[in-house]
Amino acid sequence: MLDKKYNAEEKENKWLNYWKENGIYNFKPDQREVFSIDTPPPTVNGKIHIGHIFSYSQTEMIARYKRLRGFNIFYPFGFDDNGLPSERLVEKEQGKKAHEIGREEFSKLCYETTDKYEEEFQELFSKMGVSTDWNIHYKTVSPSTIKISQRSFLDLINKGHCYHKESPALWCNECLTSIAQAELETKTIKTTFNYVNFKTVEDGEEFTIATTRPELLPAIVCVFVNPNDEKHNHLIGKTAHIPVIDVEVPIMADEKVAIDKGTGVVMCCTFGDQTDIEWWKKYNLPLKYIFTDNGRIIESVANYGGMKIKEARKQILEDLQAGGFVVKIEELEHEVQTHERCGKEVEYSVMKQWFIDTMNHKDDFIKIGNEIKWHPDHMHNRYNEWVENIMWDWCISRQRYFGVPFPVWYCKDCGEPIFATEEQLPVNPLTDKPVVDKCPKCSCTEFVPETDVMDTWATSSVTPLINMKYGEKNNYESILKPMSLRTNASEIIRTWDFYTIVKSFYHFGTRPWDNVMISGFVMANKGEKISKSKGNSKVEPMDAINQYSADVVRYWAGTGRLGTDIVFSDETLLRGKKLINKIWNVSKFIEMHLVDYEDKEFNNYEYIDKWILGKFQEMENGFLKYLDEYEVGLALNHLEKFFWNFCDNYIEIVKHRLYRPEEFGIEPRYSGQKTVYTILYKLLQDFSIFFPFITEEIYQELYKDNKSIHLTEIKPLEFNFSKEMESGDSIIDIISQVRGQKTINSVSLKTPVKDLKLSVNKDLKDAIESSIKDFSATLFIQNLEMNEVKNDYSIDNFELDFDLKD
RNA sequence: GGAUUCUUAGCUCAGUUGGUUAGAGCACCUGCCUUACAAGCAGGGGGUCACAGGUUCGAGUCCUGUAGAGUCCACCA
Repeated sequence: MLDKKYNAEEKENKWLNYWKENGIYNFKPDQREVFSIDTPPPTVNGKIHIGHIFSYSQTEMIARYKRLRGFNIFYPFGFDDNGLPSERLVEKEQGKKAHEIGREEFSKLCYETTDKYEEEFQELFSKMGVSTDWNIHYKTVSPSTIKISQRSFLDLINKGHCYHKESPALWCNECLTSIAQAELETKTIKTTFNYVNFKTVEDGEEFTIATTRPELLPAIVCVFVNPNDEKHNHLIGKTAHIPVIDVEVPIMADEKVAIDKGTGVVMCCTFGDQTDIEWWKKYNLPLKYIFTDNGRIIESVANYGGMKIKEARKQILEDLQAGGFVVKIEELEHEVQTHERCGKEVEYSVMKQWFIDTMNHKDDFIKIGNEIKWHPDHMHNRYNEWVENIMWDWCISRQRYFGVPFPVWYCKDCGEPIFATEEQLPVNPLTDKPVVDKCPKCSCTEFVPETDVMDTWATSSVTPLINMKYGEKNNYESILKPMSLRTNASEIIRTWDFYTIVKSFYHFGTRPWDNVMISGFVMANKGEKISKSKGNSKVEPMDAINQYSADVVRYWAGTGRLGTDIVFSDETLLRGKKLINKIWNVSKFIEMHLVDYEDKEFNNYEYIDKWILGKFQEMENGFLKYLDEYEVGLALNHLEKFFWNFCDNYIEIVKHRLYRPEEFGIEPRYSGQKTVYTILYKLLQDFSIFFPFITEEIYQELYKDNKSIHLTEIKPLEFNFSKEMESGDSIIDIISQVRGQKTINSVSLKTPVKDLKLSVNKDLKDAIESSIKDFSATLFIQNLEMNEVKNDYSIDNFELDFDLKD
């Protein structure tokens, strides 16, 4: 028997253990078709927030749905524990920088710390009812992952898509590493726009340059004006004298200079921004790199050497002012590019780095993108936009410690890279040696290991490869190429989705998945994104689970449209709580009336039973259609609507028949039993996608025809009750009107109706006559008269039996 | 500046391919302790579907424009 009250905490723990002990979600290849899900390995940087719960739940629901449709679900969980996020977490916890701790010790701390958090993550996701097979979960720094990641790198090297080159790259002097374009975040900052006077060497003519970065004056290699700028084009070909720094540089022409921006005269440095790099390449300008890798001016710069960038900015500006070179200083708010991991402004650096070619195959990436179904469809645009606007090859070198090592050494003499062999993988060049004993190019016998590690995205972009055990024996390549579904939030389309496509294209020439499902964000308030810096997340996932139960939190996560942002709302949680409570109560009611029930073939359904069976069938078809489009929220909404109709209308009608077989007959009662038995079973299946716990509890108590409701299969009904469905709706409408009359008269709904006269059309008259006992019992009608009219229907007379009230 | 989504009841949101009087929950008001459920049931009030045009027999739904908001990207000398 179901308990009087549902104890969520107790039952949820019970079923978690049961699922685990019985391996309900374990993956084993068999004859069934595989549905595979490439779910994001969460970054192990300390906290799972409510946004994770939201998007992971939506993915999870798809896993459950596909399982119920007979697919063999391959749904491994992973943790993205390598790279900068983990390092920053450790640095924060230790209160020390990585280089202060030492490479080896620091790596150890990283492993320990990520292990600790992964346990917490796993517990939280388990508690949410994530139906993953924890036996096949992966980490992005385990030996097997490192092996696959290095194998991927070597394959790209062999195919010529990956190269080592000295080139300007984005540099973070907080994290002391190069970074990729995708890791940039634009931020608005306040600064000053400084108008500085320069002079031509030839005739001493003054002209003004506006700059936000006077500290770059020592790095100026030339000055540009637009050849069409009538005010300034006479300067072209002359020489500019840089004030304070006392250096002379040429004045050159380039049409990229905007005449109306600033003063129309631009200083070009190596490197202040992207345009500087372009000009540097285009005009073969000299390199005057003046920053150290930790954000200071290099010692060789007179007067300012050794200063931090911002100190130098202030000092140079003061010196310019003192020399009378500053015309004016304007307050300015503008956007700067910062590193998303630390929020610090990025600079540019020149060093040898490993790059993956992303610029030469844009068309192919677009083509692959077109082969994938994006849900919702418009997210495809974001992908295309990004690919079209890429300006850099993908720099995958990071001058850090905790990550996948490059399987590379360099010849000490000639610098020739020596790659590890397949047999050596996984390899750590710092402790391992190359198999060759001399450089194939210059025969030198000494090698220098690569100390850089790979960018975290370089590894997370191979999750499909990790899943299919790329290049290993007994791999899953045949069943996971491509995978069925990738899911993630919209913010990482440009990174995770894009890079995964890049890798898949280079390795196999094919798409990595058939479908991509993009979830929205959880907003703190309407129009306000949850951000760590603001600390505006209003709820901790664990608190929400403890307060409301995992099923209820899942309800919240399962509402709303795919790809649409959602606000965390107590109202929605309350609504879920009520729904779950209702499922419990109606199940209790149905259980009560099934004690003597035996399931057998039966076709002689009562009219109103046909109505609800037909309605269910219609609802479920729509429900399944939504889910096939990955619209979990719309599916839930649709199901919920039916469910309340089922409870408030159908159950209220059928209960009389279930209670009083002596009055209604054994067979009509059986018809009702069979109907509630059938519909509840299917409702539980449908709801189990969203509420895996409570539905399991009820299923195990009432049905138990399998080890778990989650291993059953949804088989749509195949009735043809369209006539009953239409007239049944009219009957419900009349019932509703009569109830309304009772309420208006302030009497209880069981107050008898002495006399009811209806005008109804032929179909409805037949329908009511076919269900006359149910109809009269539901409304407590003593005397009913029906007058047949052409169309429509109305209540002509309504009389209550007040004597019988109470 | 480019792309994209959104604007529906006081609040949070639904509204399949255009089809009669626009829906739900919360809040508010009224009635009902009815043998599953008062965390319930029955009912009620409340909307120029952002605004302006257009297509159509018919527009919340399609098209164009305007305003506002979110997100992504770019610019940032």
